[in-house]
Amino acid sequence: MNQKVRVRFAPSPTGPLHIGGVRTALYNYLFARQHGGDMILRIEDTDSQRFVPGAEQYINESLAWLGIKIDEGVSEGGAYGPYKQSERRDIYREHVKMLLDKGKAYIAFDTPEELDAKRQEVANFQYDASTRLSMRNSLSLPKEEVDKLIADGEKYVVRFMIEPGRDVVVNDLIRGKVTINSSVLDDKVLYKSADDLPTYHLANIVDDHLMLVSHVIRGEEWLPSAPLHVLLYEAFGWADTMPDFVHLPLLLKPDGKGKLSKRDGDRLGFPVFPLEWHDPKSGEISSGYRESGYLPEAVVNFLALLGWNPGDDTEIMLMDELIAKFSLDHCSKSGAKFDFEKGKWFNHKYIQEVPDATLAEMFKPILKENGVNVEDFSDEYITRAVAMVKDRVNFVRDLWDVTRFFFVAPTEYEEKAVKKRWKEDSPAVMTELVEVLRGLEDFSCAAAEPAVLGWITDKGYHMGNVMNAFRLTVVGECKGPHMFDITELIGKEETMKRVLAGVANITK
RNA sequence: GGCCCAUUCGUCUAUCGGUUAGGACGCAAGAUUUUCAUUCUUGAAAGAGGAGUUCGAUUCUCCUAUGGGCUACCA
Repeated sequence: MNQKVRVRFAPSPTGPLHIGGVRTALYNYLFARQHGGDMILRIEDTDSQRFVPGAEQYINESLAWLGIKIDEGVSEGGAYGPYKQSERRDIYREHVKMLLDKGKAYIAFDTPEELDAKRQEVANFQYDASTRLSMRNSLSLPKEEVDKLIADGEKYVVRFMIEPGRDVVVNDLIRGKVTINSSVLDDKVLYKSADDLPTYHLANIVDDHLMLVSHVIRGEEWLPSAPLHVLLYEAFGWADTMPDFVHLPLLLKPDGKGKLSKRDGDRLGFPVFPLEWHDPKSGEISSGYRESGYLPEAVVNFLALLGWNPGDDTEIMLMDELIAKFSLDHCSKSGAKFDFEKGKWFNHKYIQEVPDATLAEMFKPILKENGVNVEDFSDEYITRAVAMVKDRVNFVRDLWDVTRFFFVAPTEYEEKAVKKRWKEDSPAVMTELVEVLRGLEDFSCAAAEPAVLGWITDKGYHMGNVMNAFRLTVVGECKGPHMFDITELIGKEETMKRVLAGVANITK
């Protein structure tokens, strides 16, 4: 297609945006940006039954958090609005009439109950060319009766009249030509008089056409109905400007069978939504990536690589690089199991890139949660603590486990470490150490380390035993960064206090 | 059941007829370290099965199997 690239992300506000939907939005965005095109956000709220308040705002907030910028949409405006389908009723009504006038669609009065009964009665019942004449519609009923039913306010739907026996070809940009025979398609409902709203299929085609969409990039679940969409473009006479189709592989469960669902997150302990979601009806809370401590860059990077690769071994890519490298040619055809272990790794990588001072700011709320009075410590102190240990965490909140001793003196000493490292002579040696420390004028790592190490060597003490006992008193366990970096930060007084406390409190 | 799509290490994937089938996560081992991590090095680990086409198939075709999706007056 030889026109400007215009893509759309078209979620329906029926709940929180699923992570699979986020990936679809991301691919649309990458494609649009790479081609200097437009990204449209269209709200497909044609199902009045399933509308969930707050869902639309959730979608906006999620995309904003991830850095997926919208060019045209409900809040951005644009030349092809409205961008909310419930506000486009006139347009749909007009287009339904076009199809009716052309004889490409017809009116049907069968109630949902009647259809259910029919499906019970006839195995594999399908409303199509072979059955439509036996149903209650404008093809089987006399015109006067149809008019009367409508005049009486009888509820009806408009169905698309599909000609059987035709091979319909959908040209998918990542799968090639997909052929389906029109006989397996049913006469899809296009419009419901009950709520004066179209169904997805009609609204979708009309909007994509009117909004000059050039590429329809959506999930694989739409592939089976793509031939219907092609037929719809033809029926309207828009075949020559029909957009290109791209059906993305689905995100699958990490284990077991099926596509990734909300329940998998709860079950396996990882979020399936970008942001935390409070369900307005059930009150249920679903965790989100943002609240779980993921950085948006990590989520974007991780998601981008689930179903696409740059063609080389590059893995860490920021949005700009993703935009530059993205290509439909390198999208995979098969579904990807959601591997959240790798997601953690991406977050780990991105945490390393965050400036120490910024990381410290992000860490402050976690400190507060753990009862630390942040005012007691300078920004520099927190920053230095964070800098020492950030390479060992995957999430900001993990920082607490590895920095707590910078903020709180140990009150308990890890049993195993005590058993292994606290020797008979440890109390005596540690008492001696306190005196060595007291004699130090310069308590910096550079000065304290050679002094203490020298003392250990001169006395002929066992380096490992002394240092580990020392660490035990200061940290509470045999873990953590370089010992003298710790002591430099917490300072001379605090260090001596802790060693003394250790001597008094550590018992085998 | 019907229709459609897919199938390379446990997972995400590279390979566009000829490769010792590459990388990453995870896993294991080793090195480094006064500790724990990090880091570095190394290792184990894959073409679903069967027919073709071809001098030669992971790569092309078909069949089977398996997985996934769709089959609503939901999107």
